[in-house]
Amino acid sequence: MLEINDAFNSDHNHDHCVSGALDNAKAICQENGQRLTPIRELVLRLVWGSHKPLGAYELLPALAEAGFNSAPPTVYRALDFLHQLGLIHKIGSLNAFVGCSNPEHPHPSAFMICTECKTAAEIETSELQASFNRVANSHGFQLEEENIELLGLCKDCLGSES
Amino acid sequence: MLEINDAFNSDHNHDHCVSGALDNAKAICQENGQRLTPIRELVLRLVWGSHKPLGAYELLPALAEAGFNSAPPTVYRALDFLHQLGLIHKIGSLNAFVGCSNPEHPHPSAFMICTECKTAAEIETSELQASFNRVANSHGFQLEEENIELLGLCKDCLGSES
DNA sequence: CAATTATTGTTATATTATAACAATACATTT
DNA sequence: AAATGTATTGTTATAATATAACAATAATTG
Repeated sequence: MLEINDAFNSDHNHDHCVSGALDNAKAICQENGQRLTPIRELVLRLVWGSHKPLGAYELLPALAEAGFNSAPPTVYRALDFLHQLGLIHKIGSLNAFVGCSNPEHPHPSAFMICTECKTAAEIETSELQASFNRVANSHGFQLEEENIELLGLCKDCLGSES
Repeated sequence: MLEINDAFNSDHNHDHCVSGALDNAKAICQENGQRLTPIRELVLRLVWGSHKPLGAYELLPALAEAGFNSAPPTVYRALDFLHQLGLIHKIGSLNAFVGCSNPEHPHPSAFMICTECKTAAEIETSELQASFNRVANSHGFQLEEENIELLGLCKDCLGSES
């Protein structure tokens, strides 16, 4: 299992994350005959603004600034859209959303989340799938979605403890 | 990885689940010098009323019936208390709580959850811990808590599809 | 262009959770 | 038992998260 983004490396080139995410989004929308409208693109950019999961209500002010309607349904619709296409993940325990690092290959939501700085680094869980499938199969359970959250303290926050 | 309770076996002896949970709770409170007050015991019983995770607000009517105050803080306090002692787990994606099958041995929250009938069966993930620790260690991440949710359809609900 | 569908705007409200402080119950010491 | 301190519960208010329902507009298709 590997980390598949650089979230915990504070000097990574974050513009690269964002532009990559947008390129992915455009391609995936195209493939699926969906439209990446201005609102959806803005929400995707905002979610990708950092590697810290953002709540829906944290996005609303920026939508207002950009001249869009900024009532909750607007942002929830965009978040649902992006989520359905696998472009973002929802972190259940935080009620917050974060960009997906590898949307071209649909995969379960799995993150290491620092409870101090709130950074979420997506991790790759393909080597765990066999175990999950085994337990599911042994109970006749049809596995359809996974939410994996590893909570704790990242290296930086451990280092800066008093 | 194994299932550690009988949640998906609809004819298991559920009274046994509840009485076992209460015995565990009493012992664990004793060990920790905490009190299993009537409200806390009732909330634990209610959460253990089935293997379906229950939201905080679903518990309030029963508290009222039993003659307790039934404002939200009452139930959230009891839930927090039980959660801190490891007697219940919170399912992040459902904002709901479910009994812990094995509270004598503190362990991560890990469930298979049927999206149709809402039953949650706790699973044992000890064989996955090595993988989780490996990825955490490789990033200097101090792992402190886990939320593992496997969502899908249980055997019964698959069988009864049209 | 007309008809249809998808998207967005808007208002209202439902659901989940916590803050803050008062009152009561319990435990400890004397 | 009375006095004190601590833990628990009661109470009111409000914060934070999310959705329902319908109207208006924009995009797409025939």
